[in-house]
Amino acid sequence: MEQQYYKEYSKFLLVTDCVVFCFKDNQLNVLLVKKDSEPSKGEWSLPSAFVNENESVDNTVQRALAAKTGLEDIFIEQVKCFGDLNRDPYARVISIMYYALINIQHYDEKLNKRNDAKWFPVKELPVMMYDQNEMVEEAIKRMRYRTMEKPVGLRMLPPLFTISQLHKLVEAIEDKSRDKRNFRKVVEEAYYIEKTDKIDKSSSKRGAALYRFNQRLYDHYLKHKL
Amino acid sequence: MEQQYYKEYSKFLLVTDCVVFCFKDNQLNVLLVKKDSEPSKGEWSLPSAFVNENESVDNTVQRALAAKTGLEDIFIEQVKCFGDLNRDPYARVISIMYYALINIQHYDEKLNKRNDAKWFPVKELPVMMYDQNEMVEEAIKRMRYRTMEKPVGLRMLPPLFTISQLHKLVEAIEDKSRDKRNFRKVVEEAYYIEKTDKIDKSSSKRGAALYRFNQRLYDHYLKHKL
DNA sequence: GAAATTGTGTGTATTTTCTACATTATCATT
DNA sequence: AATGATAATGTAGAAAATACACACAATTTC
Repeated sequence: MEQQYYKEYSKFLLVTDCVVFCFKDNQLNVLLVKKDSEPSKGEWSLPSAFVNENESVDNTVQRALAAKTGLEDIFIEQVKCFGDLNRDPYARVISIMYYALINIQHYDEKLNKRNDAKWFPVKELPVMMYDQNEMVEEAIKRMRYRTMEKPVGLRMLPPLFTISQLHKLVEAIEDKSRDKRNFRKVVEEAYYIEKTDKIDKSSSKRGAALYRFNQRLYDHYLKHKL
Repeated sequence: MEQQYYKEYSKFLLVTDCVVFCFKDNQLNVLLVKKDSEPSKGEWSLPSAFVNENESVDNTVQRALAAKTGLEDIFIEQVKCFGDLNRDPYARVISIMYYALINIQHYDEKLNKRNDAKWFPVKELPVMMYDQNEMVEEAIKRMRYRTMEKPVGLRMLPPLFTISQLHKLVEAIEDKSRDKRNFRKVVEEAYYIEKTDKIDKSSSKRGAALYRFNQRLYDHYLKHKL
């Protein structure tokens, strides 16, 4: 793009950092990768990428995630921009931080070796470089708020899920326990979660009913603000 | 700063845009200024500034606000970064958007002429350039959420305020009316808002009790999570 | 094939929070 | 002394959130 205006102003390096969440072993987990270039080579880090000239910032995140997870069109939400002077001790770099939600079943565990990646339970994160631990804190807060407001948390479950699975997911996100019967009541009243006639036999002898998210019912609800 | 790493990556122009709110005539108002340079000279715009080499992004906002309001250390919160490719049709500019809360009594109305500035009720905003109307929408949402979570909205009131003033402020923020008696109950139960023995006579013959925010009580509460 | 095991599935009573609602009080002005 | 204007006050009903214990269905074990 030819630049006609703004010639007198400074320009900055921009990176995106992304806190990728999944639900695994009844816990929230975050994907970290070992940095493969200097500085801080070999340290655990959030997946990140420098913004390129001709891509949107959102696209930078998707590009970084595709590289590390093999997945495209992941659900992402921007959390905030970290713009302090010395947050990166090596250069002035402004970071735009996102979180992402993925279904662990879509992730190929073989990538862990290939990319030097690893899922860490959010309660067992290592100390990371710069302000990345703070980033995870912020991401958790935002993700918690968003999942309480909209059913985006379901992206961490398979398309068909049992109430127990959902129950444990919500407990992990909120970091507190909920009464089983009251939780079930809430789900049954949620117009947009529908019971299927399928049964999951993997986690119990009796078998548990499988439910699914109905996007159409949800959209209809949003329009009519009921 | 000498740059040793990251030499191969692109750099970007960064601006901050800020939605400055005050409470005036029982409505939320937003401060707009007429752009004094090309492009779009003469159009109403959010107060904005390009980020300088040696300042934090937060500082850029404070600098822009000081220039337009004469005030320092204003309460600000970052909302989000707008990083789409063509959001500014003249150049690739990434914007980091904030909102700010000020007490209108601290604003010198003479600045309106000097800076080509004007307070617009949020319901009567002009069409602004680029994505600035969207920015205001986002700022309102975030500010609404934040004021319901923390007593930051009080920054739009004088240090001593009546329950009626607070009531009207909350109605303006939430954009819906609240029952007077129920509202009063909520305020009286708010540990951190204390009644003073002072009386405001300006808005009624009878006079209304003045209240104030007690930071110590609020901090104490936060620590003990009561 | 009877018994044990394990996660699934169900209803009610209590508490807490939210909402709706109308009149009197106080002071200043006329 | 009467009028006008905003401030101040309590209660009852509705709705939402919480606490709580046992039977069910299928599999596995003996």
